[in-house]
Amino acid sequence: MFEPVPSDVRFPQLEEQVLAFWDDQQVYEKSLQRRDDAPRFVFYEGPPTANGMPHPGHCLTRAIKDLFPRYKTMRGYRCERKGGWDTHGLPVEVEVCKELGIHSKEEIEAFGIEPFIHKCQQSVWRYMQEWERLTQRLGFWIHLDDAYVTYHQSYVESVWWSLKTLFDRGLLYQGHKIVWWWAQGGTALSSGEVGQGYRQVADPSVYVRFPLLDQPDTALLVWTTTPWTLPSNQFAAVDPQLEYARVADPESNQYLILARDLVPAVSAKVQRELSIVETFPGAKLVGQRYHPPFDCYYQSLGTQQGELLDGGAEFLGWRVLPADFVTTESGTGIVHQAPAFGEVDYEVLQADRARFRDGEGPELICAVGPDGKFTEALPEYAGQWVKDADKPITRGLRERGLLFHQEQYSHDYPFCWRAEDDPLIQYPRHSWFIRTTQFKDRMLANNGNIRWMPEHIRDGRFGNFLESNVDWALSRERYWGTPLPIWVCSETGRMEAIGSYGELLEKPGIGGIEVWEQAQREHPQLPEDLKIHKPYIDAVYYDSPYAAGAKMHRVPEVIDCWYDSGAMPFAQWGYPHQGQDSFAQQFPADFISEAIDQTRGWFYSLLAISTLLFDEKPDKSDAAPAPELPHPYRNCVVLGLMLGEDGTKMSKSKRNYREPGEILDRHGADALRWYFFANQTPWSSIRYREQAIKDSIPEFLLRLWNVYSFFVIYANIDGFDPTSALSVQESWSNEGQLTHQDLLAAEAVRPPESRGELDRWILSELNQTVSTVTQAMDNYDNYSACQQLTRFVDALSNWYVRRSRDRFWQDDLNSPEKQDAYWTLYECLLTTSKLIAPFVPFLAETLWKNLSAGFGDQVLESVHLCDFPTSIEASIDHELSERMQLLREIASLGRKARMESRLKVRQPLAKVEVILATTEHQSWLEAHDDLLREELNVKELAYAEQADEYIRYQIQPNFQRLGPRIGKLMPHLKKRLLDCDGRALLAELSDRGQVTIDVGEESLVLDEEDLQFRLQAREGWAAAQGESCVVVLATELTPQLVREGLARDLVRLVQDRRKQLDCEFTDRIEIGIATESSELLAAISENHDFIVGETLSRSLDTEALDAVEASEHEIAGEVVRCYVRVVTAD
RNA sequence: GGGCGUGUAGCUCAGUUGGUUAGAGCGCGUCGCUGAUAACGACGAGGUCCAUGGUUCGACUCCAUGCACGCCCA
Repeated sequence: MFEPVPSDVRFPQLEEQVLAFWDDQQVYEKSLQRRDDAPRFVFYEGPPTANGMPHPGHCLTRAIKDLFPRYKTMRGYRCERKGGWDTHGLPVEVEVCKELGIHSKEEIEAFGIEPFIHKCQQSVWRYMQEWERLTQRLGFWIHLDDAYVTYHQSYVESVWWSLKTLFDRGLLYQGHKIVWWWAQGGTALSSGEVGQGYRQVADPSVYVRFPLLDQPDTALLVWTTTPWTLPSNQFAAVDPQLEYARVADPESNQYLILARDLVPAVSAKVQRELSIVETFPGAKLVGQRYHPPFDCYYQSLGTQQGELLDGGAEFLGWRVLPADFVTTESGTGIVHQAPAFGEVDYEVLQADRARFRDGEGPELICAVGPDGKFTEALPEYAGQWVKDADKPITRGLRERGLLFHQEQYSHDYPFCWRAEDDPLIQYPRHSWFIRTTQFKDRMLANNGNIRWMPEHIRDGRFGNFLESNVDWALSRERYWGTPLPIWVCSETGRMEAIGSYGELLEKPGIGGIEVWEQAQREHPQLPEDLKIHKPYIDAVYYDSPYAAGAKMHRVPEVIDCWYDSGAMPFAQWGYPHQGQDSFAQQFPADFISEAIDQTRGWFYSLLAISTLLFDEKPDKSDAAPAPELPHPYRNCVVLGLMLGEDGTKMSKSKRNYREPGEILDRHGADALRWYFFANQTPWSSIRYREQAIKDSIPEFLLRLWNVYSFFVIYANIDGFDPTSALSVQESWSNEGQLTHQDLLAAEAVRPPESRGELDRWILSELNQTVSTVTQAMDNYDNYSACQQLTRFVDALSNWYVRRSRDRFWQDDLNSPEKQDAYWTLYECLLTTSKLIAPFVPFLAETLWKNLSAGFGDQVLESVHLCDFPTSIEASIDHELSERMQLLREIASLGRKARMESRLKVRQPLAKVEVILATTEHQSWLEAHDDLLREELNVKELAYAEQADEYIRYQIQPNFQRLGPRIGKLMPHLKKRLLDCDGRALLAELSDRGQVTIDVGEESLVLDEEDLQFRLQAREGWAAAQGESCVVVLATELTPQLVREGLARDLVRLVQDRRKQLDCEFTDRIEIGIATESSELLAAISENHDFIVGETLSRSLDTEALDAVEASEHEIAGEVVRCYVRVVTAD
């Protein structure tokens, strides 16, 4: 006996039971143990942060991350799934600040770094429980208890090791980074914060003359909206491709240079004609020197030169440089460059500096202090807030005759979101960089070997990002992060990097440890991991090896938390201080997946760190050989963005999405998972709609459930028991997975080749599905895998089960046909439960457990311990599939023709004629006459060959085949074929194997494959046409046929009554039909046996039954009273 | 402003090296079925494949330009 299957299935409840079972029996652990010696399939968890609530987007990533590891495990790999948590960084600090009601760094320092860090560490776990619950409820199998945590000491030490490696190889250096700077608060703002503070403001905009050194009567005309940056000018930039003009200014009798296209606009501004003297490409300007508007730096540096890499010499500054960002949208086409105050400008400086030998190039010029005021470098304005200096600077320029024009310019400018009157300025800060640019080509090569899904990420978003690589600005002037492990000599400024805490402790003259020890005494519950964090680590110093008596102190910065996550391939094991074996086995990853926003995030940090650390074989002889490309990940599924119900970005305040927990409680994890996997390619953005999730239940889950429930109902009625027929075989080599082979071992089971066509057909479909699903999943294509599964379940439910019903209803349990039906359906369901296991693990488990329960511990206790099915090639019969498809098409066309002629299926018809495009399958179809006749409810089925009466032949060229051969003749041939007598052409073709057709001048010899035939039903028949056949109905009804139809109506009526009376499926009844209609009475007497048989009746009278309540109906306009009495439960 | 992506049925999405009748599910309509049944099934309507131009015997597909939307960056 199988456990009876509830008809009103509640998937969420079932899932809870399955979860409890997995938990009790440690099924996940067992699934790993079974693959102990198997080849590895390596998966990396991209660590989420648990200081925010998980939302639907996380459900998608977690579902995908579960799907492929489950699949690969069933396919025989060992796939470890180590969890991970991202715990550092600004978002954590911001959360804590919110809680404390503070904002600025000063406020944090006033609160105390030590208690602040304690709060950060606690805050990281705020929503841990929600994350764990969601992960588990979704069926995501991953080791959370063994997860890596980025603030743990072992993790931080791994990161330190990697940074030390980079430092020792000269890849870590100090430089400037241009940041948005809140001068009054003394802090940099993140891009998110800056984005909040944009306001429309009017700023002065000035057109300034930069006179050329070699032609003092000619000046570059330069435009800027920040006059205060002019004293720090270093270059002017032009577009070498753009056309520039030298114009004569009638007012000053001098010449100006600007972009030719902008001459009219600038003329209009000053309301005087600037006449063009000559034009030339911007390239001609490149290298020209000019006199800057302020002398403060020019005085000392203006004539200095530096040595170039190629041996020549070049002036340090005030030259024209080429740039690709110059536009003619506004301004003059010549851009003032103050590298201190613009990121783009700074890149120009760096690019120029790269031409010089080390230490010879131009240094950054900055006349402004961190407080936003001019320094002594510019005595005239020293101490003045830069924005206040705009006016006097402009006035000064005018007085010196350098100002060409001035106006107000309205644009968006960022202000501090904390102090809204404070404009932000771009400002250079000292920062630590990783020299990633040096590895650009290696990173690109590495990227080129990664399999991206979708493919365009490789050369598109990610490839472009790598192409424009800039050195990684690693340091952050913050508090809660991995401390930068660099110690500086107080005397000489020389530095060294430290690779672990142990290494630090061994340093001579070590001191400052007691700060941590003291803290630990005061707060005994402090996790040990905090000792390598600020502020404790900052206190640790040691003797400098560079100067006697000097001390080494740590630099104050922490690092970008993206570096943490990118270091996970080795840091998750604490490598190289420990876990060498694990690292060797688990590197690189076969599979990772995150959403597209990670291209510049985790996808990059992983690739960059791995390329820098592992791509070149390090000098150390004991080091592992450089891994093959790509590393550290081979396949990456890039998920689309998740949108809310209304198609816009999900947002808590708009409430445009349902909480995941709610969805899981209402519809279940399988429904959500199936919705993610089966509804779109993973990379398209998903509208997360509850209705759509709900819809995935009837589309797939419920349909399969109904087949399963059908099977269990009848198996139980009939006492079909696979265990009694199938004693466990010692020869079972696969530990009881109830495979095809295992089932064949049963005595009562006939091999598929002895079973009926329908059975062989569904087994063929099953195995084709196994094969296509496997192929799709090996290609990480869950979408088409799901389509195949849907297709199969549809075939199983709507053709196999439906067409097999009467076999299941047959009385004789031991008839071979009935046994075949049970064994076939049983096998289909078992195999399907394995096939769907990675996708909908709960439903799969439920099916497997009930279907295999009878075997007790002789079969595997969970479907997730089973191997993924392999396709049984012998079961696949492509021809049979094709034939059955044709048969189903004929049935479908028959229904369509009935529909159009308003002849319901219950009304038997005398005859149907089928005209096939080719006779290839005709004899097979004829052999399945009974099936089709029953399906179509007709007495006779005929295949017409000479069917000109019903149809005409339409002939078209085979475009694909003939295209290359006849090219331009194609349209003519098409027309000729449409006009000609198709029937005759067909006849000639089948007689001689080829036909000759004249098209224009040429005559073409065409064979069968060059032409395509289509049938078209002629008007006036109850006919329907499909791709390969036409079906014509004989619509005339004899009185006898009508009465047969009436009999069927009566059967339907009685069945309805049975249902109302709550009959068991097996109950026998007695029937009385009372009616005045002679037609109906005749129908009853003519079809007495049919009615009795269909309704399991003991007797059928045409009068009322005593003591039975009648139900009244109307059939064909006649009143009928129906009496049904239940006699026995047979 | 730049890069990338998207635009196909009322909705959500597929569409495989260009091949002439563009698909699925939902929704809608009509009908059927009633021993899987608070289900199920069949059939149907519904498309200028964003627009324009080009390449080609042939374009949803390739190219160019433009428009709309989204994401990332500035």
